[in-house]
Amino acid sequence: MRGPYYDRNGIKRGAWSKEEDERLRAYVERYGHSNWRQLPKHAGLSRCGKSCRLRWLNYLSPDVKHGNFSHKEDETIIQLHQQHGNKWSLIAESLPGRSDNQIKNHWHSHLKKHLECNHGAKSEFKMKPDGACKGETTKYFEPENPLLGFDSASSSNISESSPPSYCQLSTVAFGEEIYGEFGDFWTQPFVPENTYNQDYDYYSLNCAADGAEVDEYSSYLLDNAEFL
DNA sequence: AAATGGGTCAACCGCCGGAAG
DNA sequence: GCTTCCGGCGGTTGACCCATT
Repeated sequence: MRGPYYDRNGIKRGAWSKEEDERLRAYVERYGHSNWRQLPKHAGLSRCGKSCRLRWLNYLSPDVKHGNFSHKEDETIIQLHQQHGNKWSLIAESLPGRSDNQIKNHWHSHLKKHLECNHGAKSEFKMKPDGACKGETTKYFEPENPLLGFDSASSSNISESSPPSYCQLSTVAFGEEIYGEFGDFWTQPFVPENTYNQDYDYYSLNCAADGAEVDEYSSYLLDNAEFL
């Protein structure tokens, strides 16, 4: 979080103080927020309207749920991200009490990391030398791990902002196939080197060839997403 | 014990689209 | 049709925290 400071226009920026929070909360609860631009002036805050709006929507609003995301929420986010990509506001509509910012942060700091780290093609570049995601223990594997099922060149074309492809989802499924009886998906080590999995190969091939088949498999995965 | 590096998340930035004049 | 205003959105930043070295 940025420390508080004043910009050249005398507008305060950075972290909100307790007093500012109280002022904003009191004002919005009493008068509402029909005009964010004018609100700080009337509420006696040296903030810009946007900053007030953000603070209210992401933190102060009584509708905002604080605390950890539940597994159910994680599941919902992953499923909706699969459908809509980085449409955080759209995803937030399905998660009462969670702001788009919260969901976005949660995705980047938790969910994406786990998906990539355990199974994604891009994960090879995020692994520590011992092969573990930070804080986890796994075996090292080579960048061109044959288990990934498709080459690094194509995987690198996956844009950060573009919706994940079915191929990416199938890499999530990969762990499921390999660790059919494992307990916790999130904490399972990555696949050991030189392990070949026919099922994965089958589905990775069908990523490009048969969308319907992959759709069906995606549904299966989501229905069986006990690892979440 | 100190230094370092990575993760987290609140907050900012820039852009876009809709409404109003 | 244009300009301006405003709210909303998604990407990015940066300070803090904590684990590791």
